This record gives sequence, structure tokens and C-alpha cells, in this order.
Amino acid sequence: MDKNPLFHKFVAFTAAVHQVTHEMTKDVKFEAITPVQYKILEYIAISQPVTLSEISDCMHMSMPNTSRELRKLNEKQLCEKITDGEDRRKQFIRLSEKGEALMNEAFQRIESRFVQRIKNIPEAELKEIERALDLLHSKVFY
Amino acid sequence: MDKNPLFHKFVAFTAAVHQVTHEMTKDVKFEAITPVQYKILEYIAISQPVTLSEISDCMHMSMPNTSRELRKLNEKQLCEKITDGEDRRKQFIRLSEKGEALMNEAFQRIESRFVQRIKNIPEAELKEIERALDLLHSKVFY
DNA sequence: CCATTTGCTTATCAAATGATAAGTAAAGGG
DNA sequence: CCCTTTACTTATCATTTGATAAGCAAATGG
Repeated sequence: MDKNPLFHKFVAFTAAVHQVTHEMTKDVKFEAITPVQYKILEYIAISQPVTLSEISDCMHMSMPNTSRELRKLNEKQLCEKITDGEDRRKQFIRLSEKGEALMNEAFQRIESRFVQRIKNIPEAELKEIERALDLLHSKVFY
Repeated sequence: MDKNPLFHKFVAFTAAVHQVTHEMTKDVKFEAITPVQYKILEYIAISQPVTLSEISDCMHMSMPNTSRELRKLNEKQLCEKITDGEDRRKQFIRLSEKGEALMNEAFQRIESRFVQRIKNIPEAELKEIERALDLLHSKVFY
């Protein structure tokens, strides 16, 4: 397909990452949640508290659509909005208790699949893997 | 979020990969193509010739939906179906000339963004990156 | 042969997502 | 103050995607 072998590896690698994350994250959401809503919850879980604009930016979706999905998550009592004291236009969004519980369970399932995947790898190699993750994260996937 | 630091890195890393691939692949498709259709073309480009069932399996979509999207791509003259001589139920699918041209252009754009991203990295480090890609691909993202 | 399975198609429906126009209230800046 | 900008909401619409039922022709296997 291409003569630059590093680029070729990059493409094959990213395809594999997408494939594996799909396998590891499928069926982790029992609650009636759409894929986009799950992605939003995931983002909130990692970055909370966040504003609506931040979600909109990072998830590459328009403000109106973000607002709508957030309202739905709110109705399902999975997250809550807190108006900022400083700037009362801003909404700080965090997971509700129910949302935290949901995401904890989801992350636990993913982690157990991850552990399954690496369980036969010796300690020394795990160290190498950790270094490889660090290297690629800082140099290529930043 | 979690006490297993390797898992934490794994999560952060995969999120970053998704983020970066999104940035690198957005706007690479001028032709009136939906995201799913682009994904299918990408898969065909890398794995051709493929059967409809293979696309269906790998892209995690049902046969009817795969068939529909493929028909649309066919109507846009981006791919073509060739009935197998051995088993006349099977359809071998490959890109048309127009489809090849489209995907070549897309891949070139992605590659130039990739090159942009790594242009200041010295040769020795690139070697390390290549090794890191190989390691993670074989041990974690297989 | 005939029944069953495989590979794919057609049709239809519901749901999810994306895009746009128009609005509100608060903040900031002359 | 008033004008503009910012942060977000509401409403509406088109498109995309997902799911299901029903079908067909070729192959397979008694």
C-alpha cells in the first residue's frame, strides 16, 4: 500500500487498537445508554468536573447536540449539573452516585478483560510494555 | 480512578489513540461518503479482495446493513463485486479504479499528517518507536 | 433428488446522530 | 447603561445507522 514502513505500521497498529478497544468495551453498558452517551459518561468519569463546552469540544459534537444528550443522561440520573458560583452561565458536570456506580462497574469489566489479556506476560515484559505505552503516548499519540 | 497503574495507562493511551486517529482522518473524504462507508472502503483497501460476510464480521454490522452500504458504494462506483467462479453465492469485493484513487488520496493525506507529526524526531528515536509499535501490537493489541 | 445450510438481497421500521435556526440569561467592556 | 460576547437551551429536521422479517439462488449432504 505504501513504501514508508513506519507509516504502514502506524496504520496497522491504530486499526488493531480500535479493534481491541471495541472488543473490550462492548457489552459493558447494561443501562439503556446509547454509544455516544456512554462515550460522554466515560469522558466525564475521567475528566470531571467538566463544562458542557469542554465535552462539546473533546467529543467533536455541537453544543445543541451535547446539551440534548446531557439532558437525557440527566433524566436517567447518571450525571448532574452544578451551576458555577463565579460565572453563573457555566455548568459544572459530574457523575451522580448512580453514574459513578455504572462507570465503576464498566471500568471493572474492562479492567478484568485487560488483565485477562496480559495475564501470561512476565513482569519484565510488562515493564517494557509500560515504557512502550509511555513512549508512544508522548511522541506519537499526544 | 484505579489502583492498577498499567491499566490506567492503557485507558489513557487508547483514548489518546482514538483522539489522534480522529484528528488525522477527519476531512480526508471529499466524495459524499458517510463515516461508515469510509470505514468500509478503508477495510476493503487494506484487505481486498473480501467477501461481504468478512466485512460484516470485521465491521460488526449485520449482513443486510452491510449489503445496503455496499450497494450504495457500488452506485457511487467506488467498489465492484465479482462473483466467485467456484462458489457462485460468494461475491468478491474490491475497489474500483475510482475507489482506489479516492483511498490513495485519503491515505496520502493521512500519511502527510503523520509525517508532520514525527518530523522532528531523530532517527534513533524513530527506531525505538517502531519497536514500541511492534511490541504493543504483538503483546497487547492483537 | 430433496432438505438444509450458506451467502447474500430487499424491504421496512425505529432509533441515534448531525445540522441549523432561534432563543435566553449572565458576563464583560466600552 | 448598552452593546457584544459567551455559555448554554429549545425546537426542528434530515440523514445515518441499527434491527428485523422475508426472500432467493447456489451449495452441501444425506
